[in-house]
Amino acid sequence: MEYQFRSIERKWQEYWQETGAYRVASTSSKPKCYVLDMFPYPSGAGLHVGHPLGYIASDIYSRFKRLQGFNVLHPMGYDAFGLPAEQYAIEHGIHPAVSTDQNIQNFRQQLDNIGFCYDWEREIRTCDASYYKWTQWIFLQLFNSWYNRFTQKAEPIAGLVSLFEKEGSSAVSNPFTGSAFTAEEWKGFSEAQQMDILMQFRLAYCGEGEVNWCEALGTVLANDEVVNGVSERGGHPVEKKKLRQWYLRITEYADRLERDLEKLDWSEAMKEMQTNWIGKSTGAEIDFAVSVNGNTLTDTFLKVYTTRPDTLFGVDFMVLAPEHTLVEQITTPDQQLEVDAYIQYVKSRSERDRMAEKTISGCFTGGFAVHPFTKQLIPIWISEYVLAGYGTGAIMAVPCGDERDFKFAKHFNIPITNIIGEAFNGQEANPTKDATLSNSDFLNGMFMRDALEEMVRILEEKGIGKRKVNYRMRDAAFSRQRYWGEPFPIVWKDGVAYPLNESELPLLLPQVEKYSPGPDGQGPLANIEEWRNAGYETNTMPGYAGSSWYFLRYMDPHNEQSFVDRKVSDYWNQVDVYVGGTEHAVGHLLYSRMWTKVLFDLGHLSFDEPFKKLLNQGMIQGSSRFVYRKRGTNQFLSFGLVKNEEVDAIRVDVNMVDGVELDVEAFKKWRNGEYAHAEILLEDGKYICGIEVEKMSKSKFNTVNPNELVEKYGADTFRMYEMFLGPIEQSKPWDTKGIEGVHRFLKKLWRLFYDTESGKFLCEDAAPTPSEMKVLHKAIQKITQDTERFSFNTAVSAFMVAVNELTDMGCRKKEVLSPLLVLLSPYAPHIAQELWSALGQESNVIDASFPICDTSWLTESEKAYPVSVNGKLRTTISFSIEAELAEIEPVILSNEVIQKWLEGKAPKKIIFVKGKMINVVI
RNA sequence: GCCCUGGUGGUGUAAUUGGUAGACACGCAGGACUUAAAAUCCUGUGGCCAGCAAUGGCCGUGCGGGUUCAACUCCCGCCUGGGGCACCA
Repeated sequence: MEYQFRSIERKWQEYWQETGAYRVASTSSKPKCYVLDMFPYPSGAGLHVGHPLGYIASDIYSRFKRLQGFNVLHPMGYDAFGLPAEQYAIEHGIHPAVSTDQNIQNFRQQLDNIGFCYDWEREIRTCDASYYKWTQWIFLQLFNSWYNRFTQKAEPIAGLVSLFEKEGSSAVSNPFTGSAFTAEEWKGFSEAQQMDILMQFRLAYCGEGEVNWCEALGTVLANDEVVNGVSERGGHPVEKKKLRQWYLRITEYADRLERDLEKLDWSEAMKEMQTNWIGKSTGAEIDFAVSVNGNTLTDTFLKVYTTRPDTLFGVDFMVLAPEHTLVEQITTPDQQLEVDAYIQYVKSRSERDRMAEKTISGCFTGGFAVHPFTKQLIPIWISEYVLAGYGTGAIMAVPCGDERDFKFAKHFNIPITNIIGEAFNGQEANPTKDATLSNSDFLNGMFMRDALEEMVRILEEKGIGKRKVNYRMRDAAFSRQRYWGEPFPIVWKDGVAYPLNESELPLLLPQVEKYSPGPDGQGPLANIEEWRNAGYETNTMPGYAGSSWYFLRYMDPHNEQSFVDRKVSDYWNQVDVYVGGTEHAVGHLLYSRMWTKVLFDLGHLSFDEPFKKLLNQGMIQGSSRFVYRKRGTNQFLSFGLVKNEEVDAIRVDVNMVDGVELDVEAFKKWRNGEYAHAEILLEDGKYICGIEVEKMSKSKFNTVNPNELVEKYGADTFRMYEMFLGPIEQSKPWDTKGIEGVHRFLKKLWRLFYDTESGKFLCEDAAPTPSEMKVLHKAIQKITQDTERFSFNTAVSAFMVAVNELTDMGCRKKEVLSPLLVLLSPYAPHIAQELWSALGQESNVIDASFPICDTSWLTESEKAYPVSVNGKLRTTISFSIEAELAEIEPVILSNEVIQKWLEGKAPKKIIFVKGKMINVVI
């Protein structure tokens, strides 16, 4: 009987489904383990072989932990709100809910094919009202909270109101615009005034934000829809437009988000990316007086942020962001035209272009800043390299120490002051902190690192500036002018945003007639009269809303009273292993961390970090195949024939290519016979294709559908092959060649149990030999270790080694083969189950216990020592494992080979590492 | 420009703390079984040199140095592939 993977896999998948083998209890006396994949966006293209890489890894780990006695939560669901479905709706008139549902069904079928152990009763979809009800609920938590800087945590906004009622604005240290007020004044404010002030504290708040507005398309565009200042579609001009937007006050959490990285078992690279994104820096804010046309302005200062207050005497000019509010005030009449033109230019540029720009541009305003110590006048410029959103939107430029400032000065012929003597060569800036200051008044002769502290002290003493911690991270924009997202549980009355009551949730997403944008850059919801009339917010939440907390919902997915029962979340706690790609390094992972911290602060959770360990799977790239058509002909040249010919390289479907050899017949039938009449020139009777590694994508014809491989080789082979490809964290191009090797391994395993000719079951009860036990326990040891450290590729090799050795020994002993099946079941669950049941086991193999290595089978009495002379291996000699140098030395020195290399000399010394090696040094 | 990663046979890769480089596979070559094929099995397979052969020698983990009895592994400098961030003051 051959290994019939198709019928085996179908049979057991049905059995597991019927018996609810993967159902997980939300409470248990067992220790818990929560293993999670980043849930997918169900795109219309379906899964390709890159997607399941992480899913297989997490599935293996989940099964492994379950066998080891853990209660394992391993769920799956869909990040189902998103732009593509809406775009599809606009183009085809199909409701996003319908297309999303179809896509999910397709995904589910593909996932099921691979035999994952998900508990599908816990499936969630972010677009289900029963789910987004709680997304809205969490939004209300954010809206109804503020970050208390004294207690360093989120607190209910009601507490802030009572603080204001008792002590006025002096009760808090959070910044807000407008003047300070007393408790009495607060009570006297109108409701609208109070709500206005509170809005400046809420963790979810409404503000003005700039968006990419395309007048011609009548819509807001994402950054990557804008190319060189025009829309990608149609090439229409794009302008920045101020729109009312919702934000999350994530900046209040910047410090905790950075600090708590320390608690996480994430790769250093990942932590570093988050740290860089948060971008904490320390420095000073300095106030400069402003002088226009010889008059010093009395009530206005130019506030700059600098990390290098020690270089204050090296300032040669100031640069403001073109949007800076002071620009209008300080521009002199003779500079007005130039400034206006420059501002207009900057306005036409997307933020992305502006940041990518390498050529220097800028414009003098005519205004001057006054140096706080020397009282010299410093020209004030504007330039797009200074961003309004960072720091104060203004910098003091020190060309001798900052490369960008240096280039700017050179470009506009601004004289450069040297404050670091010989450390500055006049050719390029030197950003050192290890130089001695000169030309720096009272700092002269001081070491820069010391001057830094000294300057801050003096600035604070004189009231010119103050120490300041700054973050690169900005508050997260939390609204989209789209339809297919969560509606905000907000009602507007007379320009004031009021939250809905919890009892009014969920606020259902209404049906719309047309998916076109609403008026004035509003979303499609603004086209619905009843919606507008009810005063509902017309924006919807962004894609990351639902994904910022979904890992909590899996714990308790059907709870109608709460987003997750506290007892249940206490039990499941953090995600123990979170598997996903690095592309979410800053977005999703940062927002999830923030939401978790907010829910923790408000007492809804007992932990403040969502993902304890993060495993990043590498990207599976596509390996594209090319054919070469001689230019202007219908002749296709095999790769080796191209040489110096003028050819057009054309991508062909990788599924028609075996390695590099094109299936010419399939090619001729491809794309409805587009190439049916092609003249194919072969080399050695074959057509050889060219190769290029690039991103896996449908449009490049380099995607491979897992379904096809499962059909051809079975899910078990597919699972093991994906793991065998290499380290899980490494990116690599997909190559189907090689899957045969894994398939052969499973067939070989099968033949340990069955005679494929006669179909006879061969297993026997006889007691295993020590060498058979050694093979088994060696495998147990290696595979346990490798699975625990996510080294799945080496674990697969270990299986191969074990099966090869047992085959050579002709081992058919149940006592050996049975534990081997349990060991294998996380990797190849179907074949393991089939053979397990053939051994007469009634139970599911997933309910077995993971075998434990008995090292007594592994002990060796002898060791074949490698013997080197001067570090070069010359021979191997066996010694007892207990042997010490004294007893080894004479044997080595009398050894023929070693004597030859000694050439009669006595060795200087002999290095002996017990159990490892011997080195004779001459 | 900055940050992160990687570079080992024809290919994917292995070598967990510095201790026999190339495990395990793919591919390739030769052979067995077969009328033939598939499947399966066996042998060989880093390069160069010597030898009929067993075998032996030299070189070899991107490049150049260094530390060490010993380096894929540690240190310094460079080259290069991939990914990310981007005038962040």
